[in-house]
Amino acid sequence: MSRSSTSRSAEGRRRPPTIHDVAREAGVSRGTVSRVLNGGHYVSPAAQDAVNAAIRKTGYVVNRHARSLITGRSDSVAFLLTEPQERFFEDPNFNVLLRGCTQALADRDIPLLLMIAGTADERRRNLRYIEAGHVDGVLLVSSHSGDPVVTQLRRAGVPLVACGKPLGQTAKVGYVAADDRDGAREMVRYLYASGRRRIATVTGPPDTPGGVERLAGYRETLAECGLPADESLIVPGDYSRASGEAAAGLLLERAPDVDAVFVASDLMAQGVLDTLARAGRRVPEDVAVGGFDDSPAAVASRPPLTTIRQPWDRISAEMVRMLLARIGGEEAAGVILPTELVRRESA
Amino acid sequence: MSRSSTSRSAEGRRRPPTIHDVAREAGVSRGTVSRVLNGGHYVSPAAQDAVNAAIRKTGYVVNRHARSLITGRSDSVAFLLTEPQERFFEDPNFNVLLRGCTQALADRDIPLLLMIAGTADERRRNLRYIEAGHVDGVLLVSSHSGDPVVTQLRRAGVPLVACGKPLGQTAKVGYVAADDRDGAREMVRYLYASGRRRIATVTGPPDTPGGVERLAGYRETLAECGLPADESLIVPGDYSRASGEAAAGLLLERAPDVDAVFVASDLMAQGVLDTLARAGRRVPEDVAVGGFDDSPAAVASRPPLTTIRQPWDRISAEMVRMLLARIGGEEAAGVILPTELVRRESA
DNA sequence: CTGAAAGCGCTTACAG
DNA sequence: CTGAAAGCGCTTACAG
Repeated sequence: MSRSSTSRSAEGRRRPPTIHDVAREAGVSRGTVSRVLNGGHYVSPAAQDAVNAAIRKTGYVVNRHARSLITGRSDSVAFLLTEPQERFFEDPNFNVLLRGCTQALADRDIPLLLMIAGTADERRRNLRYIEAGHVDGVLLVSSHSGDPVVTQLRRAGVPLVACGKPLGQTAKVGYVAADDRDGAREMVRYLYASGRRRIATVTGPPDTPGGVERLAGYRETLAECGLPADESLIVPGDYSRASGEAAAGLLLERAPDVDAVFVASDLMAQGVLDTLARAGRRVPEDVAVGGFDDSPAAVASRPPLTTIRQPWDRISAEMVRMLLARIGGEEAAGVILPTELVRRESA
Repeated sequence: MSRSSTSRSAEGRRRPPTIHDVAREAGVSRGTVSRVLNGGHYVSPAAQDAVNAAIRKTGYVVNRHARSLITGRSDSVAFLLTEPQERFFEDPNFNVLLRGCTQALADRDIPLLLMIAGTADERRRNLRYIEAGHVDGVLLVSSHSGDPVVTQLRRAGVPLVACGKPLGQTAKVGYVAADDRDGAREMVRYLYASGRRRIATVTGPPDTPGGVERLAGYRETLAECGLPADESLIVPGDYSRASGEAAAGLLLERAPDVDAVFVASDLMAQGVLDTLARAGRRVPEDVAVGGFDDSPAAVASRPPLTTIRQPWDRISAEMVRMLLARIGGEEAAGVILPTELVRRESA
């Protein structure tokens, strides 16, 4: 226990022990130490033990810079949020995703670098950093179609996994997404089963997967249920609460007899609830409201929202797993994860 | 324009240009290239230009690992969220802070590593990483008193700046905080000025600066206004919405004549609003409600909250500035930033 | 102002 | 299974 625990003074930082200190302590060469550090192949059990003991004794931690310099890997990963998705930062879902990725990576001892590319300048800077090889791969949050970042990253050959299906360029880009279409179907089926017959929808932007897929699920299910397709029941939103409020206003004008609305996000559903309350419609008695996401907003709204749960924990875990696989040379793939209906009071 | 733009194939990643390639291109030694890279001291204008041109032409980007290996700096910074503050992750304030820090660092080309120390195991891992010198400093979110991470980081001599005053160990720890006490004072003064005389408060936990400072501000102002100190008007909460709901219930029992309540967070204020609505009290007519934070919840709640705005943008900018100064050798300091009353409808 | 050289702490063939 | 040695891409005194 001579100089174990800490190798720093109370004042400042000392020079940490190197592989050389460990080798001396263990009575072996630096090569041997390195070998046990990297999997312990071709090392005798005796040497193993000696080295491990020496590592504990000296408090040795590998210098990642030196390692990276020679391996060419950085053993770190970027979490990149691109412009169109920037407001996602205010979305509670984002936190769950970010935290999930951080922890899944931490389990493998891989640091996560957070990058925000809100402006063109920031985008340039981040791309430069990434393309310089400072990270081994990137977890991308950017589902809008035609995002230039996706194209550039792909061209640069950087391993890449997107959250949500990258519209139009699914070919070479790995992605993990919730089953938007099926989630929408389940919700609409549920509304129908509870007796609703004038079921409207507030959609997401048409250049997002959630915008198109959830609408598609809505349309299909209506048809399956034998309900007429009525375009006046379809109102566009942009995922914001304000757009939900406005959409509901429009809806009430165009179709006063509406008795249910499937809203493509919880945030918008809150806006719908606001408008409905102001119009004196009771929820769910007069109008049932179904959301999407199962974000904190679903619990926070009054009444609490019946909604479709996105499996964020699984999504983040899967994104990390897939990115690591891609870094290891595996081909891109798309993973679609099932959603789940969560019943609360709004429908 | 021979091999400018990209130096990678469409297939994978090529070996990026090194300082050696730049030197050859510019017709100078590697030492000279390095000098212009590091500030351009002792370099002739001619050499400057030649090197800069060569950098552009080759698309050279410095290999940070090689640089760090020799300088001993990592040129990166950790953003560490520790256990007691973990739920802060669900707090919208957190996003603003994290984003602000990320961008302030990005402006200086310093990557931010996100770390979450929710469990003891995670804490150990993160500390190990940090103490190994893999980051130059840490931005810490952990305001609960007696956080072991603070002590360990301090002992390890790692430059450190906390968000919020670290109770009990302000000595050697730099921190940036909003002026909680003054914010509380302003709110209570405002409630008093609008004619309220039975002003209650829902507090934060007593081991957080927001818990103690905001309560202190409340008490002081009441005294100054000549209002009697009535302990039944003080109800504890834990910053959660649910605790706000419960606190308001208790309050209504103990002091049915309450006509205003200063709530130490917007989230709790939402809970207070819920209970008040259920009890049939009109806000602000019967009871005025003041929050704290000016988080998105303040706008989202019905009615929108009159609250105290925390200057998160300034807080994050200041945290980064101070951390960089500390890394540069400057002494620790505490910075208190002023808050601002935001009037909306609840008071 | 500039080049040659040492060295940061590792990993990895290459011989044994 | 193990050691000696080369080399990853930089920075920084040290001589000129």
